[in-house]
Amino acid sequence: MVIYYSVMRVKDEIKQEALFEATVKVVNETGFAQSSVSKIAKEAGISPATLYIYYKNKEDLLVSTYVQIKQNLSTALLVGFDDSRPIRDILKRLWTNAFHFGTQNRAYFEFVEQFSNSPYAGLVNSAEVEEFFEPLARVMQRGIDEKILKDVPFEVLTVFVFYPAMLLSSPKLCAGFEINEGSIDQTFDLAWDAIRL
Amino acid sequence: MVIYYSVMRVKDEIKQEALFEATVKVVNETGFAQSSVSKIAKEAGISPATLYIYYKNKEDLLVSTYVQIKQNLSTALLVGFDDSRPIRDILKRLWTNAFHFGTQNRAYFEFVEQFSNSPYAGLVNSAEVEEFFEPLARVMQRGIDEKILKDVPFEVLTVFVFYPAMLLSSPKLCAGFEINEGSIDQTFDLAWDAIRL
DNA sequence: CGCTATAATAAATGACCATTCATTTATTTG
DNA sequence: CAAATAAATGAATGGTCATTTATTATAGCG
Repeated sequence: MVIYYSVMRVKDEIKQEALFEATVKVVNETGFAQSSVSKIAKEAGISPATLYIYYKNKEDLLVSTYVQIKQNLSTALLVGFDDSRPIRDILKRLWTNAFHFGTQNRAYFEFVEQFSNSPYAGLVNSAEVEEFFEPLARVMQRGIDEKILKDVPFEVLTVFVFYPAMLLSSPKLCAGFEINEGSIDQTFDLAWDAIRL
Repeated sequence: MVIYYSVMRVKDEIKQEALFEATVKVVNETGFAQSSVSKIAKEAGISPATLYIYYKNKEDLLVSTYVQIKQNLSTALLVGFDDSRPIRDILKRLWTNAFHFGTQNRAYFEFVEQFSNSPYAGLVNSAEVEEFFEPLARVMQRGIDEKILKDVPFEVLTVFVFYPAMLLSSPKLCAGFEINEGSIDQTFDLAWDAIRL
């Protein structure tokens, strides 16, 4: 919580947003290794020094950008989420959402991919991120209780549902796989067969 | 092919190997972004300048290391490979091999993970790497022809078999999953259910 | 041993890095 | 408008980067 004791100039939300997009763009285009604060600031159209008003340091910039994307991702995956529907329908909806998000926000996917395989990944508050996906964890548990899903740890289910959706929606990683309505349905059947009892 | 026209001092294979291991270690411990030629050379116990006798530049060092690991990986996965056995047995063997390799060579796994999500990934001769895994591609195709496996692109099969094996064997990515004989069997059943007709 | 070719290296180079500092600019309130 | 406060920045700092250069060490052969 920020308290304004007195007269003060407010931070520019447009700059904040520009920095977020610039970070994703520079990291994706030049790679994690070659991404510098200067490049990101220049891409966002601000001075490198200004960046340090919005973020404590480079690490903070990268970690914050990651958490932000994860939040966007969870929101996108949960569009139309309805607890009362059959489990298969819920997951199918999720699967479809993932592909839509993946095709329309490929840059975010790639950033997450690079970030989560870097040592920066250890710096995120993983409890916070897992909370975004809590509704799904609940559905999975319900499926296990109702003898619809195999009784395996949550991680195992995610490996056969979320990861494939991510991987398949990235043409960089899956060049030989064409995304259309039919292929989305077909690949969901694979995921579903993997986890259902 | 190298031709020795005359007297020449030979390159040191121990240094070559030390450089390979040092590259993996430094990249895993400090991350792709903070890995420098100097750090790698120091870890290998040689001068940075010497590194340039063995590799054209940093890019060549990283790409070569990646290809080398991929070769080791394919060799490890194909241990005991027997074309004449039932497809399920072949894949089960592969699955088990992946876990053994993963637990004993975690550093290689992590390097591959970091590398393949970086822009360097675009620089590898992917045909060369795919060749390592050609026997598996043939088995998969046979499975499809014999109506044992679902008729989907090879990439889709790999997403439900190889990736899960990799992900599950990495305790960093799958903290809640304990590897033992029972859990290897159980998770293979998920993979098999996904791809079998 | 001395010749030759290459491995090996220490040191240097210029570029770029993250971050800080001194200063200026913009905004709000009295 | 003027005072107050924080946003914004250009320039500087010290360090590290990838790579090259000039030099030395080493090995095999006549």
